[in-house]
Order: sequence, then C-alpha cells, then structure tokens
Amino acid sequence: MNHPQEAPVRQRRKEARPAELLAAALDHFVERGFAATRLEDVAAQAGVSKGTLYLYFGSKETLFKAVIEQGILPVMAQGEAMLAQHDGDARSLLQGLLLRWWELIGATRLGGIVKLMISEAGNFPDVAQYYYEHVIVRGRNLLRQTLERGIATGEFRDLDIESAIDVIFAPMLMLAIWRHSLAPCGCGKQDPETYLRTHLDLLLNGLENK
Amino acid sequence: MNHPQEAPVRQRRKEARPAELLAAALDHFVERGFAATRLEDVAAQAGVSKGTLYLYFGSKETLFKAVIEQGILPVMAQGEAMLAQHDGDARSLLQGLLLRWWELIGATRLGGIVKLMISEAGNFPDVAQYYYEHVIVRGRNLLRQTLERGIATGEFRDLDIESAIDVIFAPMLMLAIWRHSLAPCGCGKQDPETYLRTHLDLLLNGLENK
DNA sequence: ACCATTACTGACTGACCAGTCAGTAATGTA
DNA sequence: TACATTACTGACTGGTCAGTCAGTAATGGT
Repeated sequence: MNHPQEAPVRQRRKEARPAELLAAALDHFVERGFAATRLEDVAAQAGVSKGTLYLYFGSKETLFKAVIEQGILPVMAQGEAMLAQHDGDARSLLQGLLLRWWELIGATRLGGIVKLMISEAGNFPDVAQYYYEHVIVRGRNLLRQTLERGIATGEFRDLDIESAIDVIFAPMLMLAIWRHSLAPCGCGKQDPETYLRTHLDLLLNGLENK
Repeated sequence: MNHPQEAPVRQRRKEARPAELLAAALDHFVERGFAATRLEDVAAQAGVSKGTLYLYFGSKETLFKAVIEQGILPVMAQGEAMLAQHDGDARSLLQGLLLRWWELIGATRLGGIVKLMISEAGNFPDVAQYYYEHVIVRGRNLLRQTLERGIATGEFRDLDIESAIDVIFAPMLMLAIWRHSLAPCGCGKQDPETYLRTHLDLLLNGLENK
C-alpha cells in the first residue's frame, strides 16, 4: 500500500523510444515470428503502451522492415572496411572475415535476423528483395574478392567461385540460425568455438593448393 | 449456364483425405509459417471444406505435428539402410549419403520441413524436441559412423567429429532452406548441382589425410 | 425403392489483436 | 503559478480466423 518514491509513472523520452522498440521487436519477431508477435507485448517490453509504438512506427509491417534495415545496415560497412585495409595473405583474410562476422553478428542478437528473414521471406517479398540486395549481395562480394585474391596468388585451388561463396558461408549461417531455433529448446549443441575451428580447419585444407 | 456432366459435387474419399490434407498443409506452413496459414486455405487446396479438415485433425497444432512427423519419418529408415549395406570406402559413402539426402529430401517438398521446423521451433518446443530426437540425432548418427569409419581406415584426418558432423551438413541444410525462403522471391541462385559438386570437392579435399 | 449410416458442408461464434483516438500528464516557458 | 505544447496512454472498434455443429447428400444394404 505504500509507494516509496517510485520513478514517475510516465516518462517522456522521445529520443530513446525508437531504438528500444526496435530492440524489443527484434526479440519477439525472432522468437515467435511476425504473425505470432503481439505489438502490445513488444510495447510492454520496451516500457511503453501500444499507442506509443504507433507514434513511431506506422504499422506492424513498417516496424518489421525497420527491424531488418536498422539491424543490419550499420554492420555491413565494417566488413568492407576490413577487406580494404587488409594486406596479409588470403588465408588469414578469409579467416578474419568469418570470425569477425561471428563476433559482430552471429554471436549477437543480430544473428536472429538471419532466421527471421528466412522465416518471413515468403510473406514479405519486398523486404526479402531489399535484404538480398543490401546484405547478401554485399556480403558475397567480400567473400568473392577474398577468394579471387587467394586464387590469383596461388594460395587457393581454382574452383567455382560463386558456389564456393555460398558453401563457405553456409556453416556460419546455420550456426547463427541454430542459436535462435532448436538450441533454446534444450536440443544439445557444443560450443561455437569448436564448431568454428573445425569449419576453418576443413575449409582451409579444402582450399589449399597442394 | 450449362452443366456438362461435372464430377459429383461432393466426393467421399475417407482414405485419401489425410494424405491430401497433409500435403496441402505442408505447402502452406512452409510458405507462410504456422500462424499466417489459414486452415480454410489448406482445406480448399485439398479440395474439402474446413469442417472436413477437423474430421481428420483435431486442431491446427495437431495438423502441424502430423505434417512434421508424417513427412520425415518414412525417409529416415532409408539412410540407415544405406549405411548398413555399404561396403566401399568412407569417401564414397559420405558422398553417397549427402547426394541421396538431397535427392530424397532436399530437392523435394520435404526440404521445406527444415525451414518450417527452424521457423516454428520457438512456438512448439515439444515438436522441436521430437524432431531433434527422431530426425537430427538419427541423421547425425549416420554421419558420425561414416566419419569414424574414414578416420579408422586412415582415409580422413583425425578431427573433432561432433562439430565436423554439423559443419559438413550445414551447406546441405542451407541449400534446402534457400529454396523455400529467398529463392522464390527472385533472389538469384545458381543450380544445386554446381553447389553440391563444390561442397563435395571442398569437403573431401579438406578431410583427406595427406 | 426405402432406409441407415456416415463423410462432408458451411454458416456461425467467440477470442484475439492490429490499429485508432479522445483524454491525461509531463515538460518548457513566461 | 498559469498556460501551451506534446509525449504518452488505454479503452474501444472492426476484421480475421480457429473451432463447432446442425444439416446435407453420397453410399451401401435390404
């Protein structure tokens, strides 16, 4: 019955709301999917009412698109910068790119976007198109340049580059996906470090020009 | 205005309904997700009314579970039989297992179950648990035995088997997932054959004991 | 031909939720 | 202290859909 000085019931924090709402929305979309996510829950997790959510995002679909775009774009530039400034051998560049992707995206909450995009692509073809052009194409470019460099210097064997890009990245994506799908259901999985080490081991041996 | 002898408006085909409903449900669940799938649409695609669907499946969730179980179980035994009767080297056994999986599951409508299970695991932990125990564990056993055999004969290098299993299968899963997520949105992808060839090439070279 | 059985139908309902908006209170200003 | 502005609230509405069930018609038996 007593109310020892609580924080004011209502707070006005116009600046912080969008980011907090996006973070809450990412959690819910990744965990439940788009259709099963209730905007009231998203708003509650962000500490506001549903009405406030609609002050910042015009619709559920708008919010969904914002989650994808705002989540991924800030990180894309980093990888590109990394490629540009690297001057070692292709082997260590490839290794660095994959490990850095895991560190910055796969291992963080952003990794959930991979699962989210895969799950909802059918319902939002325009968002899928956007994601493909602004994320996948750019990401594939990084790997393509790395492989081309390695083949040019004779470090790597001469294989089909376009399919190799996808084959090489698939285990990274599956590791991120696993963390947001079956792993939380108590389905066993060893630690990411061993997985990454094995992937790099197999991969670099497989690429090696003997 | 004329009605040239049409098929009877109502047909009674008790035997065929469940399979037809399951096939239609798989299509819709894979394409739209569980929550966004309307049972009226599923029933319509199977050529019956919604009421009929409820004669065979007690609820939307029951239907979902049946799609997963009925879809995958019939195929699991095949892989196990293949392992048992194989007598060549581990190299060709591994290659055979992967190609056969693609042929029987990945390339068919059943490949959609992979995406479906990943998307909905969070909403159906009990189905995820079931899938893990009856599909993933059994599938991993096949690869584990294959790798162990190859390491024992000296064909393969001695690497961490548990993580290698997941790393090796990840590109197969991603290929199946892609077909049911971004690929239908017009996002470019080369043909599966090249992809599989590159994967096997990289993989067998990476495993090789030099 | 009539009846009994049962596979099948589709209008209905109750619950749920995206999206709205009139009202409330926090903040800045004078 | 009074007023203006506006960030925020939450009860409400309208539409959608899972699940129901009284009724319909296809089939097989006599």
